[in-house]
Amino acid sequence: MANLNAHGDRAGDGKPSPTSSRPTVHRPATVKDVAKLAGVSPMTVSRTIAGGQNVRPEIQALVLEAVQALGYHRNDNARRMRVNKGSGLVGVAITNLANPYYASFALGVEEVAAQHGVRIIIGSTGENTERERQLVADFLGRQVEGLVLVPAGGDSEHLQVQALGGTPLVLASRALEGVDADTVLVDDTGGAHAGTSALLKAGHRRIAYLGNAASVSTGHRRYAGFCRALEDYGVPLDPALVKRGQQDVEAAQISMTALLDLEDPPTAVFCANNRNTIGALKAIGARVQERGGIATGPAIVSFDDFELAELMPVPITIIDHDARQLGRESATLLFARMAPGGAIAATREIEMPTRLIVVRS
Amino acid sequence: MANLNAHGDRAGDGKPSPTSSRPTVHRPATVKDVAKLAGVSPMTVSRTIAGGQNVRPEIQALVLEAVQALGYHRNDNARRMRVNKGSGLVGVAITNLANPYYASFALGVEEVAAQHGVRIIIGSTGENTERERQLVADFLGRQVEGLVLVPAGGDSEHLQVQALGGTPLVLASRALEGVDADTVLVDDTGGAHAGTSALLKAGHRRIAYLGNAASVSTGHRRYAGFCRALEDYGVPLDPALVKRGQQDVEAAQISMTALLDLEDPPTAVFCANNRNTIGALKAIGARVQERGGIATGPAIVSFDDFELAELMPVPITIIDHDARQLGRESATLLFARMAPGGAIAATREIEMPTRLIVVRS
DNA sequence: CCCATCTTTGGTATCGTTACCAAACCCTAC
DNA sequence: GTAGGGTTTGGTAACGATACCAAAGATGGG
Repeated sequence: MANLNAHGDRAGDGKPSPTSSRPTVHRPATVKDVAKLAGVSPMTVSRTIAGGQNVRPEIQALVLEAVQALGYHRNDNARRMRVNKGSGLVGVAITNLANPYYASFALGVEEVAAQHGVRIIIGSTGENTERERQLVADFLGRQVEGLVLVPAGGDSEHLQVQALGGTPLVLASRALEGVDADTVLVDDTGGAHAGTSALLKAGHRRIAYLGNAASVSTGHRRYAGFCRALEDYGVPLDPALVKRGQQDVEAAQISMTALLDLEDPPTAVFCANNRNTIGALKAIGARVQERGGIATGPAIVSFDDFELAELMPVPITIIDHDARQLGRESATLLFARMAPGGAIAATREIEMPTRLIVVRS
Repeated sequence: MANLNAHGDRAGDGKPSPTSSRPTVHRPATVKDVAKLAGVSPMTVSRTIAGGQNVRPEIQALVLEAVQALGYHRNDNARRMRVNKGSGLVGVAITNLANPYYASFALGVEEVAAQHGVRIIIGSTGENTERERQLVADFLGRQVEGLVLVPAGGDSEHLQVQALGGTPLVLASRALEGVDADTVLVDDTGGAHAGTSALLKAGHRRIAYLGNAASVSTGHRRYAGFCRALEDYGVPLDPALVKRGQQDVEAAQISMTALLDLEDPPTAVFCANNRNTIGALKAIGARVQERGGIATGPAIVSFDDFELAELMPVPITIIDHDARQLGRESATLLFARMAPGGAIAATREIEMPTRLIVVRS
């Protein structure tokens, strides 16, 4: 509407940069640029953007026109710095975004974060402590207001309250010795015990175990629950049926194939997580196809639900828990601690219950 | 080692904040805090953190000790502002992080971003144009150096070069009319045509269609491919067999159940995406269970691969393409444009090929 | 012993934004 | 006409970090 007195020169356009003469590297517009174009002071621009309190409507129009013309967006980093508001970010470090389990988890965190008007910034550690350390450092450098972490395990120097400079931390899914932080776990031991017991009750005596590394707490705890159930039923543990340390589907499939190839193969398999379940099922599927589609194989107990479990050709029991809910709980704990006064309370450890779903037995 | 002359007071501790007397709200340490504690100037701290060029080793030790003591982490936002380096962030806006397809996609973007030392910041639009608009605005405010977006469709004012202030944008998976941006698509039409043709070649004549809304380009293009294949074989389209607009598994399952309940149900179903495939299979699975486990149902063609396809009780053909690769390609295009001089080139549209996998027919 | 050179250190200004203050302006009412 | 109130506007400083410059200290050669 109002026409601009176009001194349309962006600051810095005039002087032919003496250092590097690199071409058009997209420099975002600033309040000053807008102010110059609109013929007002930066403060007036700032006020207009902030809602226009005490700015004459016709001036606002001028400013907004300039904003449009330059494609200006307020630099939120600079703004937050001045206003001394937090960054509006929480860091989420998971092992692998491609694992649907952790993707759901991240979604749960995002949900709660969005409710608090906070954005999440995600990084994958790939189960690597060093990458985790870098990731956390980077997050802290970006002034995240809190951290949600699925710890890779190993050294935990970088997670001490001291090292975090007081930034709240929540550990999810896995516990970590010697780190004083809120933790949200799943009832790994109880769930594993219940799942294994279901197999035993159904009469199985040769039960294999497929799980992740003993070094991470879930691996440890789930294995413990598995063993305790066997003990309860007086069934001896056959070491040949225990495969631990598979991190991905391929490794799990290989381990499972080896189990199927045993002279005396297991009649049931306890899969300690999502990745191992899928791998085991793929191994069974390959066998099914070789044998001309006769749908059969050992019964499966899976720690973690997965899509289409009901369509599997073998009996499946699921130790279910909601990854998304785990994410929500973690985030809730985090925001509680980020709230004024939240830093004082003693750290909490929440254990989420599991639910046994017998898909088919 | 060197002992600190502990005037260990953090700035602002002394004066009892006159405004709000809120308790310990975690204020991160700054260079000044470190400098005071170490008894040196902020510059010396800055230099030490930056690598210690021209700082006496014993002073460095002092500084690092103070850094440890305070849990100091350099404020990267402030730093980047002064150094006039980009934010080291690219924004990724997808429809839903819980969809494994988009999670993989995000992972692909993250991979490439990590190679460039750039972090990604993720948000879900939930297929909602307004949320998309807000998300993009937020990202721009955070000074992202680039945007990767799976557009929700609808109005695209906020995606014009003008509105973005020149921040590079890559559209992924779906095209958008009237937006001048690099786009990475999948060969939707060709893939859908090939998949449908496979069904027709196998003798199917009553083929249903389950897909997402016609308003998004994938929905449009895949449907077009489907229709063209039918035409090629001279098979008339039965409107009763076409269900469009299902966004999630539940909706797809309901639609599929309706199809199964028809007097003259389809002998095959074309599922235009991941969510619809899973929903369709769940519907079939429910039917299978009702009928006492007799594994049978219509043949399925699925646009999008999914885990355990080989274990399904019905014949499955997959129109495969790698979401992660799609993410990688998108990110690669984005970084090309973010590079010096990259803004000049004409926008490109890449179409990734699909691959037909006959799991069982 | 002093000047030249190099290393070490600190002061100042700045990135983009806004809180705060002060000045200019507009009204109304006496 | 002017004092008193409100509204509108711009200047200045500061958030946390560092580029740049200048000063101080160390080193060495004559």
